[in-house]
Amino acid sequence: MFALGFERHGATQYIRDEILHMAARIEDVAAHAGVSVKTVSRVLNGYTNVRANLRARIETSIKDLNYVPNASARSLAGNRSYLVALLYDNPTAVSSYIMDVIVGVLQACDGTPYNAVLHPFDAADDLAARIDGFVAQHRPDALVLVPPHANNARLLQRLHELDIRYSTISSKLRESCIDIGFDERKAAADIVGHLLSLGHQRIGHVTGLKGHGARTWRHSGYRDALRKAGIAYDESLVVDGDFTFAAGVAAARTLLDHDRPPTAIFAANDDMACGVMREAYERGLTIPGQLSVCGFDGTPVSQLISPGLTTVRQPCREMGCAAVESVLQAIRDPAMRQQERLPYQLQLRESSAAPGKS
Amino acid sequence: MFALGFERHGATQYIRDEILHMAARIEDVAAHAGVSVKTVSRVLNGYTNVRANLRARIETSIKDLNYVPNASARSLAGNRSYLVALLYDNPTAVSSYIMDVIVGVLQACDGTPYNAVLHPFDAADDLAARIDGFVAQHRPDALVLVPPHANNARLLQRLHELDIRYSTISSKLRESCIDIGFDERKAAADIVGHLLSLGHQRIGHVTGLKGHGARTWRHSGYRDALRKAGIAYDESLVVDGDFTFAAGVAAARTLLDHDRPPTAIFAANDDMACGVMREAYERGLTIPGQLSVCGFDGTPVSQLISPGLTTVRQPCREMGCAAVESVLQAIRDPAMRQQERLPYQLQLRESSAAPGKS
DNA sequence: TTTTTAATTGACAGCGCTTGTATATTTGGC
DNA sequence: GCCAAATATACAAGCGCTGTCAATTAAAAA
Repeated sequence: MFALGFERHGATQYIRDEILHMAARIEDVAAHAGVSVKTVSRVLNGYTNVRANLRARIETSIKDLNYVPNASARSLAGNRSYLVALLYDNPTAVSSYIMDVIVGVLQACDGTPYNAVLHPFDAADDLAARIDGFVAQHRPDALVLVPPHANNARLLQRLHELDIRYSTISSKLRESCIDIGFDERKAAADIVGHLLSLGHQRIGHVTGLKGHGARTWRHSGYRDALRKAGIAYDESLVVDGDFTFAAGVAAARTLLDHDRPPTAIFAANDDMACGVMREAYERGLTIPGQLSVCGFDGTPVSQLISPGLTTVRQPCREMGCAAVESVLQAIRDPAMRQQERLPYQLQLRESSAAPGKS
Repeated sequence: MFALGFERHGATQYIRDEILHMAARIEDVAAHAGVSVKTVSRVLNGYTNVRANLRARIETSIKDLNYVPNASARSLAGNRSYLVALLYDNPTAVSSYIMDVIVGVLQACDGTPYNAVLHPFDAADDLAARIDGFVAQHRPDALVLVPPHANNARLLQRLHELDIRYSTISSKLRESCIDIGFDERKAAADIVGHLLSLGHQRIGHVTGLKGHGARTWRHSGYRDALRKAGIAYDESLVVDGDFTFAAGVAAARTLLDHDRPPTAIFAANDDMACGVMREAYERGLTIPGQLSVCGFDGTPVSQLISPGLTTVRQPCREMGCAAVESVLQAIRDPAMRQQERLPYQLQLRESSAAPGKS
């Protein structure tokens, strides 16, 4: 007879599964169900032209044998990898933004045959070449890009050349065929509107990093709200930031040293808002009594800090999820175009109140 | 002649690479270098019995053609996936802890032929079965487990049965052959020692969630420090927590309502420390003037909050990195055992000071 | 019923790589 | 210069799956 370890058919089925703990193969399922391998493959891949009774029998066999298709074999034969790659930058410090997006991406893959590969790429000059290498190795069926890569026109161009489906999150570029985001401009206007409705007249703004869509959109929203309230835009109340805590501290210093300092500050993200709160703390200013502070993003810190930070909850997880779902659709329908705007949430907490009130 | 799209050899090399953007195959490299496929394979897989001049020529060809081996084909043929899977729980909320570990894991894979697959598994009863499915699908060469899965004896047992190499991070179990961590007990003792050295005599402690090694170790460290300072352990100063902000708030309430409230509180993680700070804030207590607070973990919030939170920086990234490196070694040497303790850092910030001082 | 057409199923090749066997070539020690 | 050891080649097989296309079956039409 055959050596046990190598025999793989018929009678030794029991031995393979129960004793050798070897995973079942499609061939085993086919034998168990009494059909051809190809038919099992059809069921696995969601083809509809399999008669109901056969389909049921096959599905039972799959369950009985605990069969799960081997991803590598599938990928090799089908010229599809069942991989969605998430490309982000800054390998050394993952922001809570990216973290949340990742959660959404993984969530969207769950229950599908697709899996996520995460890959940090720093924004080097040879980015396109490095993407080529990455693609050659993994052949991802789709990519999801977050800023700043989502704003890299050369990169998108290269992906078009390679004919790889991708979706972006919060991209500034019109080249992106599928983009997921939310109305940042309106959200910023909403939160500044909230400060205005509390009675604030002089509202400072700390902007985001140049080149990011977020900087532009949030700044525009700030201006929109002021305009709507009939308050003149005062350039001296707007300070450049770069999304870091330190920038928030520095900006707060500038704003609080102003001849007529603002009674509220809207920072373009939560980290900078924390920096503003730090500077207020150092100066012994009470929040919101002497200064109201608002952030943007809804990172975990906004809940943990005291007082709780008023902010906009950005739907990061939902965006990650939607980005994957859309791009998977686009695999089937390459002509697909989509600009999806997801709902955001104003998160009113204790850091904002009427001016002069404790 | 041949149809362009299908011709793959010799003269059409240029066409394939430059125009069709098709990735090179091992066969192309062999042709380019004028050697056999097998020899290229040897170089790729690090066999030493290839003469230097051939090796150099092949490596040049690889670079010239931008050749990257197809991961699926390699995995299928070689019965190795070059995949390291990171299993963690709680799919809906990735902690900054996990995120940092992920960064370390990805970093460790960078430059090796290995890649990381992330997979959240909630701690369900059928965990072992779901792991089986995951393993059947991806055939990871190695796994990295973080708590709580790292403490799941049945799971580790199953991995032994499946003969899959794994490493754990901060596991409580002695079954784990490779475990990476740091001396949490000593770190906790250090930070409590810091409070003692500032002159605090009554120090409260908010513990972690039951079942976690972190709870036990940090609590033991707390007791160690008190014992060393000759201070009697006072059970009424220790309150159960579960690592959440809300638990920190609740615990602070209990401790601050104490007949003789503590002058300092050591929370078993940063989130709970933030909860303690929130309750102090609500009561108008100044930190560190009227209450010193220490956390544990060194999450981003510890820097962003005001005053800055004194804490222990847990070497998450380094642990993720080390866990991968060790488990990859273990693939070569299955008998390997390792209990690695990495250095941690006391992060002294403004939330701790001498009692009664502002 | 028989013929035509459509839907379902199966046999087989092959995805790109690694491994093994068998054979050929080179190298260096004496 | 010869012989053994080290290195390289050719070739075939096969990893587990899917694509192509032909064979079969069922349904519709005659």
